[in-house]
Parts: sequence; C-alpha cells; structure tokens
Amino acid sequence: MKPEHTDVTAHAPQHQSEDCRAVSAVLARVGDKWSVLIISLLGPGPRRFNEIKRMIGGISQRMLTLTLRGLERDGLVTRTVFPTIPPRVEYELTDLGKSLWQPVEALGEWARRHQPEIAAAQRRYDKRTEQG
Amino acid sequence: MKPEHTDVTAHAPQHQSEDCRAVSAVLARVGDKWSVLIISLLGPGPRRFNEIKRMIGGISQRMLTLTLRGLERDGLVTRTVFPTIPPRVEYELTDLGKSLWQPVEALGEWARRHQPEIAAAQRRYDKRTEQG
DNA sequence: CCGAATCCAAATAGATACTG
DNA sequence: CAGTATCTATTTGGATTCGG
Repeated sequence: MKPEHTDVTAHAPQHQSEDCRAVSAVLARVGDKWSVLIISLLGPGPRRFNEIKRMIGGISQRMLTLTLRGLERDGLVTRTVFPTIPPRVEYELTDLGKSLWQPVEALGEWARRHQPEIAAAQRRYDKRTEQG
Repeated sequence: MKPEHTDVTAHAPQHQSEDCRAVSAVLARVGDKWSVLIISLLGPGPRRFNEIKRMIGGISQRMLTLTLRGLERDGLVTRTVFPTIPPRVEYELTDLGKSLWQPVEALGEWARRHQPEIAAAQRRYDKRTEQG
C-alpha cells in the first residue's frame, strides 16, 4: 500500500498564481476516478463500506479503501467503527464534505443533462478523424 | 501516442443506475489533472497554445496537446488554425464548454475557499497516523 | 464484515528530439 | 509556433490472499 499521500500544496511548480495552484491541486485530489462519486453518494446520509461498494458497482475493495482514506485525510468524511461482531464501519460527510457536496451535485447535474451531447460530439469527432 | 479515446458510456460495468454511470464517466473524463483548469482558463476568451502552456506552468507540451484534443473531442472547445507564418492556433470554449464553465467555477471557488481547511486536515491526519 | 498486503498489468505522465 | 514520435519512469488499478 503506502499511497504516499500528496499534499494539496505540492503540485504545479512554477509561474502560476497561488489560486491557480490551489484549485488545481484540490481538483486533482477530488477529481480522481471515485471521490466525487462517493461524495455524491454520501450526500443523503452515512453509509457502510459494502453498501458504498454495492452502490458504485465497478470499484474494487482496494480502491474503495484508498479513496475513503484519502477523503478522510482531507477532512471530507468521517470514519466510525462500531465494535460489534461482525464489525460495522460507517462513513459520513463532514461539514466540509457537505459544503463540497453542493458544487459536486451541480457538476453532476450538468453531466446528466449534457451527457448525450458529449457522446454525440465524440461520435462526430471519431468519425471525422478515423482516416477522414 | 494513440490515446485510444474512452467513450463516455464505457465505464462502470454493473449495477449502477444509468445516471450514476453517466455522471461518473463524464467526471472521469473532465476530472483529469488538467481539463478543468484549462476550461477555467478559457472562460474569459480564446487562447493560443503556448499562452495556455505558460498560464498553467507545470504542464508538458504533450499533456497539453492530449488534453486539448480530448476537450475538442468532447465538443467542449474548438480549435482554429490560422494559416500564417509562424502558425497560430486558438482554442475557445464552445457553447457546451461555456455551460460547463459555470459549475467548474463553482468548484474552483470552493477549492479556493476551503484549501486551507483541507491542508490543515491533511496535517492533522498525517500527524495522527505517522506511527501514532 | 471490513479491511491490509502483495503481486502484477495497464494507463499515464515526463523528457527529449524532431518537423512543417 | 504548434505540434508529433519515441522512450522511459511513475502512478494507478485489479486480483488474490490473508487477518481481526
């Protein structure tokens, strides 16, 4: 394992404004394959590990663990262990996570509305460029 | 090269709702390291290749080319070649791209506001977990 | 049930050199 | 100026096995 966590201030070395770097770094973190999806799922309330796994469907145990750890590290979700048998772990958005949920949903809304346009644009592009 | 372009409908095989998959796929595409940053930069108006490169600062020529191609394929930016010497190529948001610019800016706004909180959360987490 | 550890394949990103 | 080509390093992700 050892994800060797990245620092939100690390990325993008040179002439950028601080703002630009900060935005870029946060988005690089939150814009991985699963984070926004999980944040979106956690919006309505807390969820258990395998519950999230089932809802997403295409994620491996490993990636779910890694992604949740990352979100926890960023202060976006909390992880609560119930010492029962069998064990039970719940993940829930923090206040910070909830504040992120809103712009994420806005983006999700956009994606739902415009996904057909994007698919159409891709088909046009591919048709034009497949030896055209 | 050969990026072997991904289809927005490709991703996430199983039990998800169509919506969930669509959102996930669009976000996976747009949520790479540079796309949102470029969309953000292109909001105010068209830019030339090296202009974008300088503004971002930490991007390689190759990745800028690939990212712009992807955005063009998705119908989010247009690429206009001016047949002058030296050559000049301008990139500009399409209407679809402009409609995406708004939620992207919302996310950027969030990132700017909360970046210090995230950095702080990361420090706390790292301190707690560095052999704690 | 909720993970951690390990191994391995594939996708991604950077450096460099070259071209119209 | 705006790319393309190639080669390599790094990152990422899945499959599997193991443990509390």
